[in-house]
Amino acid sequence: VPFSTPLPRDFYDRETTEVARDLLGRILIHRTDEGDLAGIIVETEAYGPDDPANHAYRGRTRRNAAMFGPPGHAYVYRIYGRYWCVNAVTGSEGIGEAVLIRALEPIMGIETMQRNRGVSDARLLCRGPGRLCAALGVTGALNGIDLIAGPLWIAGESTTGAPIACTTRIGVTRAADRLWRYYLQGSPYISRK
DNA sequence: GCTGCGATCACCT
DNA sequence: GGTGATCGCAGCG
Repeated sequence: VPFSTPLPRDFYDRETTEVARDLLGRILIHRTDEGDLAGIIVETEAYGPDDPANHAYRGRTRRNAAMFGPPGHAYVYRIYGRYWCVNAVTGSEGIGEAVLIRALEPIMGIETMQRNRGVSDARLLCRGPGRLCAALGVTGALNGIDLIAGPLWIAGESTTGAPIACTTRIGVTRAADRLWRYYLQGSPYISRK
């Protein structure tokens, strides 16, 4: 089975902006009853140290507890009362940093994703953090799970040489000047230019 | 294609 | 009681 080996915990135990860049081109997979749903990560955002936009900025709460756990776990939270967003927890245990997965290029289980989203255009299936969670069936039930154990994990090789663009983060009002959004230059699957 | 707006709720003050 | 790490749709032109 391709992409069956999750990235090791060491991968996530690094500086958050570095992990955010290194996640581009990797594969996010959710193993469900309807089969494996997967896509290539084409857009990420870092939520790092001394960062007022980071949910962990003001310390540990019930919502963000997963961010303070060991690296390589999922932080899934609800936003605007409607949608889910998924992060990979980075840095050492107790730090409270993560990478938000913002867009995917769908590669496996596309028919199921289309059904989950009520949309057929592949470019729109996983374009945005809320949409990709809906497409892959990622919900708060997966908050805190170990990305090394599944049923949600990240795999794949490093993509060296692919041009990476850096911009400010989408929808962020605090620390709005920080260039902590990353995407694969030229990908038609990113959420915005 | 772009802009504006409302939905809707967990979380925090 | 106010605020989002969002999205889909209406309206415009």
